[in-house]
Amino acid sequence: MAVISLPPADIRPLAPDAGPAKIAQKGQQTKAAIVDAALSLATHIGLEGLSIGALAEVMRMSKSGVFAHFGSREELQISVVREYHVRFEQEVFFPALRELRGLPRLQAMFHLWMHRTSAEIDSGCIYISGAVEFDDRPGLVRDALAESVRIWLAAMHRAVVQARQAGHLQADADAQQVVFEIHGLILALHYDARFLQTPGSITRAHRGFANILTRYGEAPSPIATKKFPAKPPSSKSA
Amino acid sequence: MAVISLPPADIRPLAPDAGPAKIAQKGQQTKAAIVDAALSLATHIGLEGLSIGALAEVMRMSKSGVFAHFGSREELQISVVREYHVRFEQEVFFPALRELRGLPRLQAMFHLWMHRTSAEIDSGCIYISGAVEFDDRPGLVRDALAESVRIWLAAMHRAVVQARQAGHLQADADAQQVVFEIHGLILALHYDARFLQTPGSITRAHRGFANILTRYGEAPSPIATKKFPAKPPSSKSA
DNA sequence: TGCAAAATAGAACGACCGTTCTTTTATTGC
DNA sequence: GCAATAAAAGAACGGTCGTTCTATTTTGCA
Repeated sequence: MAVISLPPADIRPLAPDAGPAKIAQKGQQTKAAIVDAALSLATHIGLEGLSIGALAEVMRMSKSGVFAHFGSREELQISVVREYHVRFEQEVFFPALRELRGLPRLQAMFHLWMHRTSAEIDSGCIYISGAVEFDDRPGLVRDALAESVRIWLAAMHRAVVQARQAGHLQADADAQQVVFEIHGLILALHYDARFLQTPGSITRAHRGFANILTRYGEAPSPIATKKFPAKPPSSKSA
Repeated sequence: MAVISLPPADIRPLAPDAGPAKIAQKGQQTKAAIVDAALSLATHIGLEGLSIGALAEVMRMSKSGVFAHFGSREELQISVVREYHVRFEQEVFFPALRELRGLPRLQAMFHLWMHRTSAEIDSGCIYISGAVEFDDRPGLVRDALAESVRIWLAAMHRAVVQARQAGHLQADADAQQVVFEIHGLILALHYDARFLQTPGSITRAHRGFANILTRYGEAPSPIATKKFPAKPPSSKSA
């Protein structure tokens, strides 16, 4: 169950071992390398700021050489979104699945999400920057972005429901409401850490999550958590 | 006390009545009109998407005619940020100041902020879009944006402190933490309403705020609010 | 090793960008 | 009303953009 939904097997580095039939063509390798560089660029300057010329320069290739792999800038942007989706799965979703259903998994999801989004402050999250760039710009890029985000939020939703079923959250807790508030903490963290560069943002996000658990938790006192303490040992800043 | 800090008297429409000395030159009127149109454009396509050519077309002027009023695109962007600051004051900050200190004012701030940010879903908030566009782009525009945001968040902070002093919030409530969580609700609302277009976002933001008041409130039961009920009469969507 | 096919380079295109300069038009103060 | 001045238009600049087309190089396979 519950793979987030893999995008069409297209630009993934290569299947585990696809037998002798179709060893990765040279072109697909460089395409993957281009998407990798493009993602790195996009997390810094945004999907809209991504330009084929700049990308070609980073890759030490010609513009047309880069372009030929995608056929349009829009396809390039969509490829970047799909790549981000895959990495988000690998770094956030799959590791969280290894935790027990219910509160442990929900906590893992939040903390891994936090870490992916803003703990490493030098690269932004295109689910956040893309939402702002494309909220008024219909098209395939917006659709791809929105789909990925919805898939992830739905996974969070499932985790909340499971936590409720396991008796870790109140029986009448509104799962969409919980996800909404958790998402707000992530967004506030991204805003404070990346834009305002306010010290202590991470601690505040942790505390906010603890507050949510207290509000919706079944037990009268805040739930003890071993792997992800609500108030982490004072990390020095950010 | 407590004017948010007016930007240098520059592009404001005109002083209440500045006597016969300096009646508004024709140029300043059109400059104000340009900034007005620029703000409208920027709330839809972002500060970075703002182009002098497109602006000139909207104004039915020549590019150079528009350009001459600012001297650089950066100055134009800064003017837009200042104009947004002024409007934010007029529509959110000043009206909230008319409420009693403490909880009533804090609630007014939140609800007016919500309304300004996302209730009218057809135009975005440049404090949010700008943060994403400029979090990796140093310069005067970023500085102007960050200053405005910090001023507003500081005003929220003061409101929380006053509510605490008035006994409306717990004596040990962390004001920065409260502002952080409130900010998160606004950001989540903006995200859900504008990008994902999830129905019910406004209601969820209201509920989130009520939860924060419950968490940090002094009274054991949620504080009754007459003007801004925590669960508003079911507005049909968004 | 040689040949077809895939991958890349290179040059050029039209479009738009911000900016500068010069000229024309509109506004102001007397 | 006229002269001084401010405001706007117009044309042009170098630059970058995404894209197209045609060569050239590199690769994969028999």
